[in-house]
Amino acid sequence: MSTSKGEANPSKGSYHHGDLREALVAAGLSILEEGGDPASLGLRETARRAGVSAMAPYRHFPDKDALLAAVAIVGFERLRAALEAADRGGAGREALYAQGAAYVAFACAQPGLFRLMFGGARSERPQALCEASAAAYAVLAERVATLVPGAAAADEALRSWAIVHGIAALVIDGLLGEAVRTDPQAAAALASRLLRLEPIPA
Amino acid sequence: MSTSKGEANPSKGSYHHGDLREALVAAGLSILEEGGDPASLGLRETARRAGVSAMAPYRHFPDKDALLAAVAIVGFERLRAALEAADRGGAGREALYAQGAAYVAFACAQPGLFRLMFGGARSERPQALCEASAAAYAVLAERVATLVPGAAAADEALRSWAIVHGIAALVIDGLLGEAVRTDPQAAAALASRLLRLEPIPA
DNA sequence: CCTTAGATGTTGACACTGTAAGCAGCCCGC
DNA sequence: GCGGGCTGCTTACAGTGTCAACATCTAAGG
Repeated sequence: MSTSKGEANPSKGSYHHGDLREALVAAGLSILEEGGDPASLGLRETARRAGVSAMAPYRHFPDKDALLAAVAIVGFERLRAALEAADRGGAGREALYAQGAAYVAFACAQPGLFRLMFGGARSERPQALCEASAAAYAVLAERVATLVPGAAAADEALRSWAIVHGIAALVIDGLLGEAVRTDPQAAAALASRLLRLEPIPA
Repeated sequence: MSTSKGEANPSKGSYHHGDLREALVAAGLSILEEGGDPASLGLRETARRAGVSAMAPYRHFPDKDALLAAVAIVGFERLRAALEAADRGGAGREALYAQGAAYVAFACAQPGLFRLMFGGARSERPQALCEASAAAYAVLAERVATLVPGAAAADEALRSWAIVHGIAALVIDGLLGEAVRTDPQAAAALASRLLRLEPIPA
């Protein structure tokens, strides 16, 4: 029963912000969208963009990591929506390839958010964040489950995840060159191509 | 007397501290080894561990990013050495699988260094860093080139890189659970298994 | 030998960050 | 009406990266 109180009260007074928690998350997202580095997402900067003082966020989040986690959760929800939309665009294996392309395109279009979503190492990942990432992964895993029988599905899904996640990481970190880094379509095409690739012949 | 200690670099003798530049890189490595977060690798902290003042590193590096890049280059050299050692341990495809296992084991054993090596987004990757990472990748690419004919080798090598890099990233970021994260052998076994995996049947 | 120019390391300061304490305005149930 | 409890603000402190000016030591030249 957290903070689901007054949903929207635009013309609130000057002192109390209508829904500061959501405004802070939105501000964090906007910061990440223009600067591809999670390090530029600071607590003070976020508060500044939301129009409140530096200490205001502490009324809604215990610390900076919690705010970052809330932003990351929104990112995972967006990723899940993107994967679902891509999945609906194809049938059979094509749906899986479309998911892979969407995964990499998402990372390429919003590298800062993508890095924040993964790239933890700050204490432990909160449970809500784990659930959000698991929900996004479930979209891919369920599609794989319709393509491979039984026990092999889990490893196959993990392999697909590793491929698209690896490509996404390498692309946004510049290891594959600048051309593909700034072009989500090219990155997506690359991911789709590698997913289709035959394994090394014996 | 000659002031050079064998390096081809001119005017790189050791004056006051001996060889502060190398000491700083070593200090940075030691910091990364005990705390898995590149954010804990600070310029002041590194200087403190090297026994010099906070401004001393600026005589050897233009800014913090340059120091971090120097540490990352050492990381890539170590990674390349690990891949080469693993490659010598097997023949044919087994050598490739061994390289993949070594790649993930490296990331799992030194997550902080691994995150620093990749995870750029700080301005542009210096050329020396690009060369170091390319040299490490070349070890894997050359092995793949001996297994796959001609034009397909490049994509196949990239796919293998994406798999092991994706697994490494997911493991050290905790997406695959704590058990595999703190156990380099388990993570390496996972990578090797996924590399062997057959593709999705038609 | 002494001198001197330059490389190397230090101190102080500034702007920034995250966060702990304590104060002030606003809303709601009594 | 009014007090309690959210909510947001101000202040302060320790930490960071970096600029400027200063101190020190080394290596070369006379």
